[in-house]
Amino acid sequence: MLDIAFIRQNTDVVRAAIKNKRLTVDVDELLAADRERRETLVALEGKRREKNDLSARIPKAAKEERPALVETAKGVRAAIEELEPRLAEIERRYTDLLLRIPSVPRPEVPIGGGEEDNVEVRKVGTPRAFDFEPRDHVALCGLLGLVDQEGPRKYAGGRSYALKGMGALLELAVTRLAVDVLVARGLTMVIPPVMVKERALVGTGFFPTGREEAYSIPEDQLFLVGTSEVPLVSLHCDDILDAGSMPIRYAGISPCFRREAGAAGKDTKGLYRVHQFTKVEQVVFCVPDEAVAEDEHYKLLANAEAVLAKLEIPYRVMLACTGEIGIGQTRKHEVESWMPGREAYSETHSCSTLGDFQARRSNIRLRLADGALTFPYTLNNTAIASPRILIPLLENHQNADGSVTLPKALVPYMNGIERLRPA
RNA sequence: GGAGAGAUGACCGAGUGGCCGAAGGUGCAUGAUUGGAAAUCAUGUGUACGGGCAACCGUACCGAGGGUUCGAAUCCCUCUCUCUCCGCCA
Repeated sequence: MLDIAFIRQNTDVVRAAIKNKRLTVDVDELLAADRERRETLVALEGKRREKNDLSARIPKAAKEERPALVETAKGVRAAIEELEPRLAEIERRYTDLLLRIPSVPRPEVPIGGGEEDNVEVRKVGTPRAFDFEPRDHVALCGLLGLVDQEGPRKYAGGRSYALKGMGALLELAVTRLAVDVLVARGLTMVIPPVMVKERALVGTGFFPTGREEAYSIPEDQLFLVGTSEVPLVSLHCDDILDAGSMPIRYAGISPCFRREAGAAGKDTKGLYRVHQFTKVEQVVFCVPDEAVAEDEHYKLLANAEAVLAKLEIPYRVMLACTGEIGIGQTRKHEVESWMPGREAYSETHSCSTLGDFQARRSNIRLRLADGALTFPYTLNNTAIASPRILIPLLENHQNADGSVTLPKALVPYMNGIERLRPA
């Protein structure tokens, strides 16, 4: 959410952000609602003041004057009762529009519409030249007995799967490896709730735009989170954080649930796009200073790269263009891991700065040393998401016989197993 | 799921219809005192929104929402959350 005062004073900047992010909300409609809201508020507050004045005079007034004052007060109350629902209606409209206004991308973010406009920042590692025909992860999983997709499809539907045997152990291993990297780098581990109230999703910017991506539990008015970013940021909702506590760096691990509403028919094979996965996520709160936030952003990126380095997976880092970054993000890097089966780099990590967008929505405030209140900045990045990460892991480390040699760093997490072999 | 108790400012806690944005205490800040500190004393100490160039003014907020009333922290209703006991349970 942006400060309404900022929107009033920088309407053109906001308009450009909406256009560049390929969104459709109407700023002029918002500004009109804002004007109407303030006019109605002034009128209502004037009436309330009259009411308060009269109520204060009545007990002091002479007995014979009271009935007249009470009658006047009744009239004022009627006026208030007429204005209140009108204001409530205007505010509903106003708030809904305000929640759809995106944050303004940083100047370095390239303007563009789709993936093709993302800018490559660097490539790390070299895709292996195979001297045999490499298998894709679906074939490898079959050969190694890592996944059951047939069974779950019957009782859980499409995009479901069950990790089995070494596949299940592999997920535990890579997530634990990522956790250890983050803990060694000073992040505080959190295992958060994954069923949350609507306010957490509104607060983190996933609602109302993007509502169709979330699974809901209507009976209890709860939603399943698509990332632990949601509960991790919400951990501090309504809090006033102390400047001395900045930055706060969390590492969360959780199952993540996504409906993949707009992706029907896309990536239906294998483990690339699934409804449920496990993710180790990093979330940072820092002081609202662009230089500090930038520094934290690159630290988060470096953490993710450290995980990929341990897994010996080649990757490239992309700076996402305006059309590819979310409503609240002011800057996003994607890390794309090399997937031989696709013969392409594909997204495995997403590193974002959101400015005070989430803090405003979640009512997370920061008390500065001089006593002033502001909103902290929030950032987040994937550390590892499984099973998607298993795709490059298996495909890059496969051998001609269908076996997979595990990267050294992973071996201790697999209880000394160095190689997965076909049954 | 059943029975009961509760929710007030940074914290503790008083307040059962107007004099309550809210006593008192703690904490915190500033000043006095001191060689310095402690102790003591004095003063101050919420947030949001709106109006105003500003000083400042107004409105709202005592878990949330609704109702009664000229007037609600105080009365009524609904809900949420916390705690205790019972049941169930990984």
